[in-house]
Amino acid sequence: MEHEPGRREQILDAAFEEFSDKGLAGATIKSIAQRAALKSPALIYWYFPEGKQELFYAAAEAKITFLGVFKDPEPLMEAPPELALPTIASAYLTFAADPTARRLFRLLLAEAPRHPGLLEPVVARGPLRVLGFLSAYLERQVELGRLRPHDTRAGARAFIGMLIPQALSHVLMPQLQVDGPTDAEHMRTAIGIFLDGLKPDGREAGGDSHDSH
Amino acid sequence: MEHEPGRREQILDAAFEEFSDKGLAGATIKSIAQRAALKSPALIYWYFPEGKQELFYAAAEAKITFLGVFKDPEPLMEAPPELALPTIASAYLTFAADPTARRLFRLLLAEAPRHPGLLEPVVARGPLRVLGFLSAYLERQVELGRLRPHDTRAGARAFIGMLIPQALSHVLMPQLQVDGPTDAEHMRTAIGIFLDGLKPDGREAGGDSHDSH
DNA sequence: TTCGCTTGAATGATCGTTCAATCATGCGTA
DNA sequence: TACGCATGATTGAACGATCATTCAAGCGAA
Repeated sequence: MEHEPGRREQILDAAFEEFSDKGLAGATIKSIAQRAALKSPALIYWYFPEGKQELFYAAAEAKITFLGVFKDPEPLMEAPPELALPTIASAYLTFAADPTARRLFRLLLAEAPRHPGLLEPVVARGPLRVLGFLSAYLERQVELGRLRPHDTRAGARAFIGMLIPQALSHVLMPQLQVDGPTDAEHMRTAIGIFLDGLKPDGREAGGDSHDSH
Repeated sequence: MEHEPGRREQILDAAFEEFSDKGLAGATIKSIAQRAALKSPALIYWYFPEGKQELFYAAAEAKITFLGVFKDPEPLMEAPPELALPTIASAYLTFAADPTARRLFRLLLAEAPRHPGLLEPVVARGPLRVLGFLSAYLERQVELGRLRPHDTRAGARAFIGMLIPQALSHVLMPQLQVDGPTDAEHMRTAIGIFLDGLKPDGREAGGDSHDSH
């Protein structure tokens, strides 16, 4: 009944690495079998009888659910922005530096034109949840008078966005890192701008922090 | 028969669309020939005798150079941030919405593990130039006393970054658009935060706008 | 005819997948 | 205990399909 628990996950891991390296079309069953140290590609069909595409889905979904578990950020809800925002930013940059997360995201992005359904749960569990929490947090801080009123959906996107070039810099494009700030430097400057820009006492620049369409 | 003057570019365009849809490994010479309305895949080898991979490079580089021409932003150098930043942001969002640019970027990102050399010139001519100009612009505005002193490299990245989730929202992940702000709303809020955060008169929150490592 | 261009057919390689045979292991039974 | 055997797991070989690429022949125009 229960065989050695490693075989299936061994194949899934090898498949994910091959797929994330070469894409669904570029990776071959043979190369996956070799990376999994199998003596024959046929063995893959014992564990995944439905073939290559289903193996691709299984490998991707395994990593999706594995990366889908986020710590509950509720305890941060009442923390002042000077404390909460660096915590969120640091957690975000740490996550964005995870090699598996990067591989998964790039893979799903590359296959998105042919398999749009795979990207959806990742977006829903990842960016959408983060932005949703951050927006609620900003709203709460506005209530508490610690931040000036503003469109917190846009504020949440702006805050996360400020970190993206930095996350990409030492992850996707090493050229961006040349002559660029370190993570700590960038975080300090970005958070400083964001906090100063949302200080409750200062008068606003645009005059309208509410959308009025 | 007089061959249309566009034969070569016709193949290059079809190849780019096929490659950006299916990737280098997923696209086939036959499918490219069909998309280019050729009666035989063999004709591709008359114009690109070195085969599929060279056709891929040629198609990618053609789009890279085509998209590589940016208007000279020098005239903006002395404009006040209240004017220049919306202009830059609007231009950035417009460019990010261009379907060809998105296809090209996604293609190069997908093939980056095996062809890292292709991504370099894009990064150099695109993000690196934009960030370089924006950093210089912020530096100039600090000189003029219109912005408070800060790490302008981080400031440039933060500003461009603030727009990225919005650019991605209606481009890569339609889910992000649900219940999200419009481009204009997001731009107004983000630029407002950025300008307020760098106002020269207001006192700073963190106290250190200079990195001190 | 000559030359640039086009085409259908063919070639060899590689791919995903199937299949029959074999090994490993535990279990019921004598 | 010893034996036979069912079942899960593994393997090498093979099949058909599809791929990139080549080639020889055909086409129109100078």
